[in-house]
Amino acid sequence: MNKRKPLDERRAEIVEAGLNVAMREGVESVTVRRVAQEAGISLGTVHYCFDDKDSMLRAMGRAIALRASEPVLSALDVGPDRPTLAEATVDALLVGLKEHQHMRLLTFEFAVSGARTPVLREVAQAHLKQSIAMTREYLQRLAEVAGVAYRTDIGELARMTALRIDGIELAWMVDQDDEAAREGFAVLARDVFGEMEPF
Amino acid sequence: MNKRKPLDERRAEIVEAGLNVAMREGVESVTVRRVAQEAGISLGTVHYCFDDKDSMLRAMGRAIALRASEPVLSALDVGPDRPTLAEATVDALLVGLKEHQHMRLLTFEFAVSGARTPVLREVAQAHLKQSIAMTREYLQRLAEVAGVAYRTDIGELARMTALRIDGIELAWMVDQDDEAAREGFAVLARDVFGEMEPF
DNA sequence: GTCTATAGTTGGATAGAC
DNA sequence: GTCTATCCAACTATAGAC
Repeated sequence: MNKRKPLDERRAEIVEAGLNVAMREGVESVTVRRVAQEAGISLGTVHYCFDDKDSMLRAMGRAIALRASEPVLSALDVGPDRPTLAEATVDALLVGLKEHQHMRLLTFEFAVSGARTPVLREVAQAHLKQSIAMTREYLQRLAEVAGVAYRTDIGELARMTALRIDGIELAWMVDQDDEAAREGFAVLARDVFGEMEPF
Repeated sequence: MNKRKPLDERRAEIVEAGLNVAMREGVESVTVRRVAQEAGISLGTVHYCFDDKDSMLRAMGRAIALRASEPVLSALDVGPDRPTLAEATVDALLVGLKEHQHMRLLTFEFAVSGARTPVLREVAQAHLKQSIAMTREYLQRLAEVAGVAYRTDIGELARMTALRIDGIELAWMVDQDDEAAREGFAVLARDVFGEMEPF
């Protein structure tokens, strides 16, 4: 029925289809059958491409490591005066959250699953490292744009910031309270800018 | 086979058994059969006590609202000098996390499920409210013991603190890094104590 | 109120044709 | 490399005896 493709290409398609299903309906709705349907291929083909369901899930987890935390970086495209920059950051965090909420929720699902399931543990750990690294990158550029340095070690600051964002976002997933989330981000931004000092 | 009991009592037993299963093996391992086995009763009896699996899950969710966030309050049983109090708080948070990790992870699972599933949404929201209320209670008593007040609105401070704890705990679930968690709690405590001012 | 038995559904995995 | 057909396990839910 379907065109023959090299294994890698087919695998990528399956992962993509799996992520679509996972984002729309949650990880627990990801079944081999459902993913096959989403990808427009047969059940057997999925099992040909992946040893089993778990290896498919791991591949999905690896695939989102990068794109999950990327959108935040766009917040830096503003003028270099500091109050505006703080506001822009808060806005970008809130907009990014609402825009990529399915992706974000999915990473939380992987985190929780990873805390429980050994096979997904390293995936969840990679997400965490990636998220902290991305935050660090952002803080770094932020300092450059603002022309300042941080009083604290930037690694520690990045971890703390990333985890605070996680907490705020998870709460928003539950209560959908935009204003509370904005306030949380604003306090966080205030704290981060408070750690800055001139060169 | 089993002793006859009033409906409410049996329901409570089932909820307890369900929570045991959920804490040990995760929410997705909670099946009616598995819970029946854990409770030492038959499958039919569970279905007699609850309309369906979802109503059983909701009952489980309601049951942990209180006990999930309670253990933190014990941190206040120390002398009233402030540095020791901060250290005691940090210790209590870390010990509480490790000791009740299954319960905490379970609340995260409910939060994530609640963000996705309408039937669990109000349960997750109740958990969040409860967690913030408990944190507020703690901050309140902390201020009394230390003989100070907060510069910020205590409601805002409590929400921010609760979400920061969530972020730190969720990360710990993933990487099991005790020192990182302790550091996170310590920075949080420093920030909270920094919001204090004498009467 | 509790049990056993069973209907009906879903999902992971494999076999074998093409 | 892809498909169809099938097996087998596990689950929710109900029926009916006690």
